[in-house]
Amino acid sequence: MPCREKEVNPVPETFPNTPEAARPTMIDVARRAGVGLGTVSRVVNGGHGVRDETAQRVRTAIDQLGFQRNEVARALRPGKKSSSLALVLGDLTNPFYATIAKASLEVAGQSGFAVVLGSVDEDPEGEKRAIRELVSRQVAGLMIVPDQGDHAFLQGAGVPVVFVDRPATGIDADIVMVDNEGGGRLAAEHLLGQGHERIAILLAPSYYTTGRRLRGFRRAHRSAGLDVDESLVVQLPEGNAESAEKATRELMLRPDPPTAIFASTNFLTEGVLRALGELRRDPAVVGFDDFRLADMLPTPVTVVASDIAELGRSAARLLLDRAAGADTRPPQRIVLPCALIPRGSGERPPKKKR
Amino acid sequence: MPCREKEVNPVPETFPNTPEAARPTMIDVARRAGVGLGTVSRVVNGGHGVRDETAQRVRTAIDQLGFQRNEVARALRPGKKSSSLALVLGDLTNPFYATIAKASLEVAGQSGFAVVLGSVDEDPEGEKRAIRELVSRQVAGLMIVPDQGDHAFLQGAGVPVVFVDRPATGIDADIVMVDNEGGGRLAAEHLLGQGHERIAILLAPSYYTTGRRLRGFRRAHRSAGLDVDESLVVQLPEGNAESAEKATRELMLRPDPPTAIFASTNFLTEGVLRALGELRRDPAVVGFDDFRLADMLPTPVTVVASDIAELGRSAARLLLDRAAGADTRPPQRIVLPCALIPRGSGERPPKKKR
DNA sequence: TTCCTGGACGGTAACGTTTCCAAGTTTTAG
DNA sequence: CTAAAACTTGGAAACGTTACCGTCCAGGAA
Repeated sequence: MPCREKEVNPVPETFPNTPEAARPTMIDVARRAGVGLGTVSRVVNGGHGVRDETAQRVRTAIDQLGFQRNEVARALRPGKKSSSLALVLGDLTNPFYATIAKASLEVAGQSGFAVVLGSVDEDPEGEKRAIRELVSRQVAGLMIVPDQGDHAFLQGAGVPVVFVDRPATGIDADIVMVDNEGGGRLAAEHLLGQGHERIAILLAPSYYTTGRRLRGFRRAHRSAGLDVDESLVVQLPEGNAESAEKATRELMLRPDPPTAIFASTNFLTEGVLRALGELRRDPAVVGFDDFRLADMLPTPVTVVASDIAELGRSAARLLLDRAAGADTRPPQRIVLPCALIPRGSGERPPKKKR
Repeated sequence: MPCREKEVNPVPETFPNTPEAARPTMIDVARRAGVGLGTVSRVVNGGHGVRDETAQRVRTAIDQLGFQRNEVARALRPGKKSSSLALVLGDLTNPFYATIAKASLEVAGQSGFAVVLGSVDEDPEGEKRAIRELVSRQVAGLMIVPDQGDHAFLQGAGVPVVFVDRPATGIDADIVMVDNEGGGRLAAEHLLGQGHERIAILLAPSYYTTGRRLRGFRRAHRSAGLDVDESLVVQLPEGNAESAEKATRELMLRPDPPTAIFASTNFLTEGVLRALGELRRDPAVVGFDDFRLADMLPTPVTVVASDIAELGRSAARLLLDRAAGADTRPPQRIVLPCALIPRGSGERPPKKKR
């Protein structure tokens, strides 16, 4: 039997049975080290203006007591914000948002910042409430994937704000997003380049990004000297797969179905593929945003992709700089490029109508 | 000029353009409403023991000033914890974790609680540090998807803890998880029932869940009167798809390959399918945990699934009750059931060897 | 020596809230 | 009508930290 050696854990031993373990405060540390409160604070905050010997005594006391600074009390002091950022977004289940969350979390963590997530329903009112709650927690900054609706109420919040993925109206703040228009153009150009002339576009009701992608789509058509058939521009009532599935079915059952489909969102792409699978039809398909397993589907899916993680990282970095006052430039607008990844579904030639 | 005597807050020296808008405090509200500070506090906290008329005056002042309680100052009072829960987990990019996060976020939000995410690298030391940081933020409770390693240091933290998905050693706390053993048994029974006798199992290095799933796998074999071929029990060095892909390739290129594979994790399942696709082999496959698009792959994937969202919800609910002191039962152990969802990949009969 | 300079340190006042206590006011009971 | 009880209300202390303002001491300059 492997007699595991004892844990190498000279942890400050708290008593097992005390649920209310009073955590030691700076005062306890000061008493233990035989110094004043101010000195402890100075040591904890980098130790300027403290003699090495004294600082060492304080550090010893800190270790012995297992002291850890109470961030709440610290944040109470005027001027000091808590060392947390807030992240307000929709559906964490959507890999797109999850990626943003993960990336910003990493960057924030490296600077010792925690990230508070706001639970957001779909409605703008819920978003507003969530934001207010986060602000009341004295977060040092807000990262918001904004819903439609006016965000002017953020203007006087006294907290730096960075919008992610899409800008908000009513306030001029930093924004980090992808080149939606370029992506839309890329997708359309790719399909047009294969000879497709009847291309449908499915749009989720997320006004800004949707609009830009559509604009790029139109531009590509114009450059190619073609008109967009407005009946192939489908505004979906919801942004989920089911909605796209239904719309695709209707599209393909028309007497003049499109020969290609551009799904402007990862969930929409899924819906499109689902419908096509059932209908046994195979128009060309290009999706916006890459997704897991896209390359493993019966026909690997061609997508317009961008570095979503970088979206989150940039946002967090920018926000941290703003919060620290290290960045006083006027509101920035960071736009990340898109690239088309051909995998098969987007390279199917148009079927001759007759 | 109205020689108002020094108001504490006649818009301090903030310049019009400064983002530093001083938010009103309870003192401002009290002055405005012509009442005492205590009265404002009482109104804000539900308004017991305050005359209706007075309360109304206070509420009016609150609205006029746009006052909002400073949660940080509130949390400073002894006994009061901040109204945030902490959630410590690994990779938000994994839909499994994302689902937990989303669900717990919803439940917490309904009770006015925010959720602070700890950024967690892979190492136990990072986890420990993240937890300490969160505790220093005075969160009301911790939800942890624990890494291996001792968690005894949480014993004296003075905060209720709920472990999610797997228990931790060194501390007796609430735990919410799925029936790993049952799930493992289910998968194996399903495959054995089809006549498979050489079933490989791929295990990610997450000791607890992995161990239980393997145990169920073994039990099913024993019940069927079969021995597990230990060379088909593959402990992967990492829990990602690449690792599983490599292992699968090696398995299938053996002279005596398995006729079925049980992938004990969603990412592993992906790796397995990837390898099989390239090798053009089609043993039966069952995965643990459902995943998006599982039903749309060339061969729809049979999985053992459970209600992951409920995992997150239960954890949050339990933690909220503990934090409120509403639940003083001994540590609970909530186990959610698993079910097998046949989709095709798990229903392939064994190929006759020769 | 004396004076000054400057670094090291101790003490204390905030920060915005909750909670307790005392004081004031109304209602109820006798 | 009076006394007690119940309810309102104002004020102040405390939570743990940081920032500021002194004091003290060493050491250099005069």
